[in-house]
Amino acid sequence: MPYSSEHKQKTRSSIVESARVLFNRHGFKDVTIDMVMENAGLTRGGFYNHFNSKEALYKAAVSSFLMGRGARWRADAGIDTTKHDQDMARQMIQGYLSSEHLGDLDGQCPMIALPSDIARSSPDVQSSYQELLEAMVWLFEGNSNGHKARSRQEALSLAALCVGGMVLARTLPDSALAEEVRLAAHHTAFEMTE
Amino acid sequence: MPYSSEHKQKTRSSIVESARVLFNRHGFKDVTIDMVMENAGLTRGGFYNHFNSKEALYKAAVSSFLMGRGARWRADAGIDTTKHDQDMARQMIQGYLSSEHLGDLDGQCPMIALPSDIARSSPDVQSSYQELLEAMVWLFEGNSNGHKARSRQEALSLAALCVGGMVLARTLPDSALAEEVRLAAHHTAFEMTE
DNA sequence: TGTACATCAGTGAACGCGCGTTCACTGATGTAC
DNA sequence: TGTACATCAGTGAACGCGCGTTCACTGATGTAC
Repeated sequence: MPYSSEHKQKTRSSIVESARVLFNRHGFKDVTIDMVMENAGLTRGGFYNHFNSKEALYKAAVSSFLMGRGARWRADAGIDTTKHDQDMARQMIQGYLSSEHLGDLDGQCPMIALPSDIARSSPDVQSSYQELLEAMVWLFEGNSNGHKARSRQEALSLAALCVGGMVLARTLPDSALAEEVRLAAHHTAFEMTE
Repeated sequence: MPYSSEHKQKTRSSIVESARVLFNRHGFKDVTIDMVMENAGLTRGGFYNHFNSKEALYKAAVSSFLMGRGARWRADAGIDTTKHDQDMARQMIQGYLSSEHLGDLDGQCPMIALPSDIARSSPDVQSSYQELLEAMVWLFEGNSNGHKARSRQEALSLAALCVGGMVLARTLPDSALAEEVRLAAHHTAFEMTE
């Protein structure tokens, strides 16, 4: 068979990666197949060698990102380490509510970039979203070593605070106020993990 | 001149109201002019007697809703009343993080329904969004009677917690988990206002 | 009060562009001999 | 090793539907006399 067996996989991955970035920036409807393929260095027609529809691409892009990050968080939470659980949670908060994350339009967490798109999306996209949230909450609960460091209510609220702070900050046109919201959420989240 | 002077105003309002509900439910792109006009009991063609474009309708619908609610909140916060500031904040939290609000797809706060749509929208739509947030924060700060009951950091964090809790809950396909997030945010917000 | 007229809100057919999707093809690559 | 062949990833022109927008019209309403 022509083309190495990995060739198609690689092309597919580059399409998904291209789509992930564009969807994160512009949402589902504003991104065209042409944009995705051009951004991946390919042309329109080839798309349907890899996906049955634009919708299928959306699922692949979003869930790949959500699952990838979720898996990383879960791995972090389960690390057998000398660090205290408190440090894991704080590291998460530090990164999530950082100004770098706020400015990272391509790489930002889809819970921030796409909340309303996903709310209107299909159940399996939403399931990925849920798994990501569960990974975050798992990490906040401090599940390493079999005991819980923090109550579930606190963990869920920390997640809401992180996501809410970033969603608000992202949408505000006044960047000074956006920064204020981000910092306030950051400080409060830190106080909650003391 | 034919038709009473208020007639056109009324029709325009019913178009905006129809659009507000539909946009809240489905976002900007998934709502067609046909849907809006039919929902308002009118037909396609008449639309351009009232608006120059779909975009203009979007601005009118979103900002009317945001400003309306923002004005109400600001009024609430400024009420000269025997109630304590704590009660105002708690009433807000109670309503915002209620299961009624979570289930109200038509009437829900656009900060919950449309965060990513608005983040990608024009500056004046975003300004309305900002004004709504400022009204909410103003109320949480407890600005009545000229003194502040709560720090700005706390007020901003409460807003992030309210919005974040609802955004998460709205998107989760597992309604039990959604309810858990909503309640956790509710309890934590109450603890923060003690 | 009744009738002719002027206005303009509302109608619905039609236009045209954008974009998802299809399709006949091309040409790069691996395999057979 | 070199050459012919088969496969199928990638190409780009074309299709067709949906929807924003336009436009010639209709008919309801207020005004003039």
